[in-house]
Amino acid sequence: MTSIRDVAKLAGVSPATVSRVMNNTANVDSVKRQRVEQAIKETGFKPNEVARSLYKKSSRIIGVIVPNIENPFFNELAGAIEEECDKKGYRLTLCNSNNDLEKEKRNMNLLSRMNADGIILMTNQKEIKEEVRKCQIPVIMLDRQVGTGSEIAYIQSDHYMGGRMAMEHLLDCGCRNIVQMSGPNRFSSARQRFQGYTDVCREREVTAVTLECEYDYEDGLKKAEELIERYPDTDGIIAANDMVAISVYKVLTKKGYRIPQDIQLIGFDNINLSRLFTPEITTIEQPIAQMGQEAVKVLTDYIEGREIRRQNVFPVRLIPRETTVEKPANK
Amino acid sequence: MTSIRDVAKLAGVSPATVSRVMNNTANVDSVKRQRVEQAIKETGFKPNEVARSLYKKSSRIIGVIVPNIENPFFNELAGAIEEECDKKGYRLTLCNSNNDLEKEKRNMNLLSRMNADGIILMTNQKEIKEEVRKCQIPVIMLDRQVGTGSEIAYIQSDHYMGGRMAMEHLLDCGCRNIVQMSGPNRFSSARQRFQGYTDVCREREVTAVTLECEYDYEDGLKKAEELIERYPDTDGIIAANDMVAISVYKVLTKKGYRIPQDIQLIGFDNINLSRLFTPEITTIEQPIAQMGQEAVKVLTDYIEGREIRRQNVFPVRLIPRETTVEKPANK
DNA sequence: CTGAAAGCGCTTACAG
DNA sequence: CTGAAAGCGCTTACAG
Repeated sequence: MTSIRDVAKLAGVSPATVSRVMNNTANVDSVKRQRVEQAIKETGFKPNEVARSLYKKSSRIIGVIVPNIENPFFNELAGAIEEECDKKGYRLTLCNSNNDLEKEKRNMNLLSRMNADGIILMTNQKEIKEEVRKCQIPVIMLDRQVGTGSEIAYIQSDHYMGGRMAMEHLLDCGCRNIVQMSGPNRFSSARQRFQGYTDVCREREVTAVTLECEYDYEDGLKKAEELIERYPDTDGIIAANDMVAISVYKVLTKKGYRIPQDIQLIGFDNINLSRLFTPEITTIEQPIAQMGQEAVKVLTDYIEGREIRRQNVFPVRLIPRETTVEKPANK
Repeated sequence: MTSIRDVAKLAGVSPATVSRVMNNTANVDSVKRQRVEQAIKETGFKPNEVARSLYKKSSRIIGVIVPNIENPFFNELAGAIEEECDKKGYRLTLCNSNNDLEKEKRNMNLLSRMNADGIILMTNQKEIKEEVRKCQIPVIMLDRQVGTGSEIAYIQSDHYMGGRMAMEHLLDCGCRNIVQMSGPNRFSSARQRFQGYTDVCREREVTAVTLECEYDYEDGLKKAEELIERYPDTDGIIAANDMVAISVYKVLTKKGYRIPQDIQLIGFDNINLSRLFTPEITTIEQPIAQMGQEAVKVLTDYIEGREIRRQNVFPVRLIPRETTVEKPANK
């Protein structure tokens, strides 16, 4: 491994000068500059980032902690984050917390000990609040919020409106026996959507029927079975998210129900897959790409000492597709 | 940020002793040890990983470069890798190359400058060979191979057999007009599967019909349209992978074909989604979890100076499901 | 067992 | 414009 000293020796200058040439951090006599550039080329010298980062106390690394590395929603989010980081000259270290509080803490710890410049956290556990406070580097929350959000900045979509819109849409489609598969109550997103859903129930004077379900397809399969057994005359289902909608579709189809003729179905997220699935799934869109982008923007503003908005809520949107059918009469 | 000096001062010992206590790297008088432990607790001291890694020239970080961060196959692979890294006490930095050679090189560069201990590379471009040779840290290939594999160690599944099995299965299902959607020719996986497919064609004396298709659903949609237009009497399709199978299903269904009655369909990979899809997709399974695990095992053996096997090929397996129907007569 | 010293490979005041 | 020096925060020979 060739170091800055080797380059300096070869070029007949001091390491300081090599550094200045590399980083363009001061004027350097053009003859020496050329000698240095030549020496760099000859030796194939690549500056050691670790040494630089030790001195600078910054690594230009952003840590991203996702609850589940195999969940398409988080992958699409991570994709958007990665793209934006790249544009801004940051690197990304992706950590998987597996929905495990201990692992989340461990990851935050490691990240800050690695001189990461900031962390984008997608979590659920309110116990993390303490950890975030103790963390010496900027942390923001994405997709979920902890507490009121007045302390830790967050980016998320308008889950409350999403909950409302999903329910209103099914009502507009003529459904009378609607079951909401709520996300886990420990997630703010699920609580907010649930709130939206029940508010509509109250306004429209229909009884709220809910079944809690994890945001993944395994549990979706299980809860769909349970749902149809407990509520056999269901004619509309609000799935916890698109993956769960896919599970529901599978279970119902197996049991001989037709969608949307017998039971209408709406998801949440608008992951790419929801459009690719057959039939295409009606869903509530979260602006995933924008949210990821904004997360990086807010975090880098934070890192670089600029003012940031603490509460960033993005509007959601109904994407009517093939698993629901709007009644013209109801319009 | 409290440093090792602060702890040392508080405990009334030298920084060296603190280091020895933390790392359990030498015997320390038990009274001093206790004082140090106490001081660490009081100050909440967390050792700086960057400093440690500068001295040790190792960060216990493994870099993983995936061609597409949003592709479920790579995500499942990354999930398996992450789990195994975690067990072995390594951390993982996930990089997205976006199928871009320049970005791949840049990522390899950054990783080695960050003192990463090794790299798991999922790439395609043979031009990367040069870069791997120049890279000062261990690199292995996963899912794909470059060159003959005698130079760069690789882990992959038996694509050739997979190509054979897919074709043999469709023939056993009674298909007569089979089209193979081959993956991009620049990928070793695609070339090997194609070879398996054509070998079966030759043996069974049927004409090979192929259409090249990227490994993603966007192109799958496009190529499925093209396929059915060019070969309207197709009765069996070997999709490039499961995502493409999903695209094909969508396009054919839209056009009124029934699967498997009119056209049978087989995918590749056995990503989770293939089972969750309705109908469940017949596919060739790659042992994703095992491959990810083995990649970490081989890489860490390499890093830690143990002997490694350069060619690691995992067997594939036919998973018959609902998009194909085996003819009993043909058995 | 333990401390002072040197060193990992950079960067940046500081002097000149 | 440029070099010698100090320092980023650790770890580990080296001496004692």
